[in-house]
Amino acid sequence: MELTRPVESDKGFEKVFAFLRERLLAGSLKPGDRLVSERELASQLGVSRPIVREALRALTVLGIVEIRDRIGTVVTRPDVSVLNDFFTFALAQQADMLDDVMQARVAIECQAIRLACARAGIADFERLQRALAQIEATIDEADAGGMADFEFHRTIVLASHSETLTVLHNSLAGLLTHSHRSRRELVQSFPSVKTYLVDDHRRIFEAVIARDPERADATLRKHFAIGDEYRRRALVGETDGRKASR
Amino acid sequence: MELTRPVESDKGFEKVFAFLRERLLAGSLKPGDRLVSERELASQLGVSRPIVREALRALTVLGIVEIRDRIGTVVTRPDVSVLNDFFTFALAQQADMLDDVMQARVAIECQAIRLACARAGIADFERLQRALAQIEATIDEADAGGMADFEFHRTIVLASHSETLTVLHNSLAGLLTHSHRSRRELVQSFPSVKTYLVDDHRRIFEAVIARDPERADATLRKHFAIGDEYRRRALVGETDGRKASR
DNA sequence: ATCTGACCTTGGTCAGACCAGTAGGATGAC
DNA sequence: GTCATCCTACTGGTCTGACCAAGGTCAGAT
Repeated sequence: MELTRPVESDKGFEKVFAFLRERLLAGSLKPGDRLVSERELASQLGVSRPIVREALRALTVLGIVEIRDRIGTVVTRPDVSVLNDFFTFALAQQADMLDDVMQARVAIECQAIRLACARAGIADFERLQRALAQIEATIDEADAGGMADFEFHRTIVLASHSETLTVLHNSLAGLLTHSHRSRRELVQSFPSVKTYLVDDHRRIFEAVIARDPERADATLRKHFAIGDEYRRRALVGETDGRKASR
Repeated sequence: MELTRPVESDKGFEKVFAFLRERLLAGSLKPGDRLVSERELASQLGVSRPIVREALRALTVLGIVEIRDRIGTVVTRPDVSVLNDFFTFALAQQADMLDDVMQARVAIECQAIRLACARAGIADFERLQRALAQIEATIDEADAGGMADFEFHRTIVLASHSETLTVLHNSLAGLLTHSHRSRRELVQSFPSVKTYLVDDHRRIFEAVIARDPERADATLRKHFAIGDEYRRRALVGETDGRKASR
């Protein structure tokens, strides 16, 4: 004759997870805090320890907490690598998503470069300049050149001084690095690609230096578009100065 | 004199997680597949069932698999809600990040609207038009108006037909909904805000219809900028036609 | 005052058990 | 022979209680 479900709307795992979620979101559990032991948590919530462990493990893979052996469970600053994990899984099962992810990267970078024009400091400019020099220096190397390219774009995002944009860009770029190498090899067949790479990045750099958001955005978009164009032409077998004769 | 660690490099949870991760990434486990029962998995890997459950639960919160009660565990298409969870946690602990998240939202939407100009179909246009009508109809209501506003922007992103952009926008927008309401109340004191809201969205709509990416992007950015401006003026106590006299 | 070691607590794991439904085969009725 | 029904094996969901190894703490010895 008693209530089948007294107060608890969620059972077991959901209960514990919701409990911790609430504390985390409300701010009563802050990064650095060490939460109570698994046994105590289990007893407080009226569930068994394995269930508590499930919830803690779930928070761990989400990068919210860290379980330290024989020490306890502590709240951490949300980590980026979670997104990386997620996207890795997501991409593994939908390879056709690459172009789509690229669109998101373009979105992030174009916004970042606008912010960078307003917020970048001397240190950012210097770092950008070094990245640009590195691109020129490694123009003939596939691997090093790709890394230099990546570093340049990453520096732009860093110069936006936006944590969120940086996090997102890191996650997205991480996914794209795999395809980056093959892309670079693809366009190596075009001699003109080298001047394109150097000149484009230089123009982007100059636009940021000039603190001209519109020009920077437009130049960056054009840069991406030209890269796409090269890849498209490579796919149909063209090389510089000669149309594919299919 | 015996091996402390026979062959297994990872213990317990890591072992199971790595095992499943490998299968997932290699593609031998594809979405829709039902994996073996927890008991069998435990026995195969030489671990206990609670450990297996930890690993499965971890994959669940990552949106990789779905545990169906009394049915089994099946591999799912990577789900969006994971990002939502993550961002929610991440933001909860760094409230000052709101403006920063807004920048990311602008980034996503501006890229989305460009794609929308190229990819949107009649159905998208119709939905946009309905959203626009809803904005006009609910212009005097705080809650309904906010929802209509949100719906309009969401429709734009949907019209981009980009899964990644949609996912990111959903996550980011979810975070911003909390602050959305207060923002809307803040600007209610400006009578001119109503015409701004309606006219701006209409201009955005028209730019998409015209399939003009540049104009759409610019108009959307302006829309966001004006919103910021209103909030800035509200903060210093101004109202329409009267400068704050502090 | 310092050092040392026992003890308590922590996470890490396991084994076995029970419940509640589901799926599919066995069984019975038509 | 076909169909509806029932039963059993199996699934996830959870609990209990236990053991291990190692970090922290603090009392007692030096």
